[in-house]
Amino acid sequence: MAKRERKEAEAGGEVRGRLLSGATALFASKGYAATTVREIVERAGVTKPVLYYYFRSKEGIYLDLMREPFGKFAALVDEAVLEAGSAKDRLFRLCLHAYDIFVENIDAARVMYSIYYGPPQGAPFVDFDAYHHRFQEAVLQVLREGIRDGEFRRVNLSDAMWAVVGALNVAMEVELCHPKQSLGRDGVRRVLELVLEGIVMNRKITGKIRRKT
Amino acid sequence: MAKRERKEAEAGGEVRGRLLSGATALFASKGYAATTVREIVERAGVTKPVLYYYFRSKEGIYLDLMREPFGKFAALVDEAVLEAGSAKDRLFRLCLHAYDIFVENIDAARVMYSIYYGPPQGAPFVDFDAYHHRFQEAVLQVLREGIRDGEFRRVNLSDAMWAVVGALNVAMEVELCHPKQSLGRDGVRRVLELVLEGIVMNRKITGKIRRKT
DNA sequence: ATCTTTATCTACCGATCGGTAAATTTTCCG
DNA sequence: CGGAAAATTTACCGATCGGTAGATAAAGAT
Repeated sequence: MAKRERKEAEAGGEVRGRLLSGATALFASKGYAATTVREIVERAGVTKPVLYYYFRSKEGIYLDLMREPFGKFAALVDEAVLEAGSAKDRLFRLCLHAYDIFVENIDAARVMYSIYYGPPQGAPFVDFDAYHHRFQEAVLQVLREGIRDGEFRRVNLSDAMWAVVGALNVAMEVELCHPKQSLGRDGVRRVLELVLEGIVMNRKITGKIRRKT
Repeated sequence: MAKRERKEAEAGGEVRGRLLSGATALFASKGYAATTVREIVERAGVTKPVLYYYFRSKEGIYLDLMREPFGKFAALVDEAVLEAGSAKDRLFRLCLHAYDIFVENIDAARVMYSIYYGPPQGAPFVDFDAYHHRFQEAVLQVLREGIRDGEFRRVNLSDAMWAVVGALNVAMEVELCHPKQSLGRDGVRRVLELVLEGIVMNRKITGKIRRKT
């Protein structure tokens, strides 16, 4: 029984895996609509009906290959919110983990970016927005707690969230366009640091420390 | 002579214009590869060879419709750098102008985003990177002058540029994904303000005012 | 060994793609 | 008005698309 399961995983797993990784690379390099089923199967060294056997359709393989990175991402966000530490540490951790997953899954990320911020291109619907929204909520929560604890100024939560998300996004965007000029974790940290510290020489401290009752 | 030129502009201009705007909308809603020549011409109320008469190919119409917004953008950046004012004012002006053009040309912008940050999708090459680069150079210049004049802290120029570009990008990205939740000019201004002022309560003033010799 | 299930293949389908030849219509100009 | 140029059409092309039927091979179970 154990031997049988292992055999299945190896056989179906290998071809299936080749199709998935090949499709990921092709979707990332050409886009969903401009990638043909023929080139996916050719790349995997099988024939077309094999793709239909494992994935039912071109759409099926697309949906399957998007599932993993976004599942990881969602789990990350849920964990990161629960972690201890200063608001700043937690914010950095959250963003750096997100950045790591992005970089590890750069191909899926590229496809996601293209479709989330661009046209659907005939690709089946994936609720990318839910993932983004969850991340934004996590950032908001950490910011809110930072303000509550007097660590952060009393600023508009939404504005602050966009400032943080913007800093992270731009780092990921450099990764997409200029991998050779990658900011890397250190660069992400520095830009976030700057967003937290500000750029101007003189500023007003808008918020007072809120005493806990 | 004047009469002839006006007639030409009206006739060729009108059909040509309908094809261009229709293609822009379709590329923005479906993507380059998933948009067919048939639907472009159908939308314009002409037949397929008309598109080939005016634009030589599907690629030709794509290249033509990308030319205008990016031409405007480049001109904007060149002008904005020459304007007078405090570094902060200039930075805000530069970013808000860019935001305006983005919003006015949201369809072309959506296609650009999809291709610049995503796969080429069979679309012909447009040097989007040159435009981005030029904008980044403009931001760097304004930041450099702000530091030189003691208006901004002595921070890593590149980091500061990414912080600013990130804030602007995220506003544009909201525009692409959630137009109903548009930050608007005011929102962009506020997020930029926050990036300039920082979020933390306590910070170090790293740079000293540099005396001009 | 045989039978069943799973995995893979060859050959094919109807539909659609970007592009074009040749004919026709419309517009312009002298 | 007629002729030329510009604009538009109908009908067509070869190629490719996603998907599938039926056959076969491979793997697994008894």
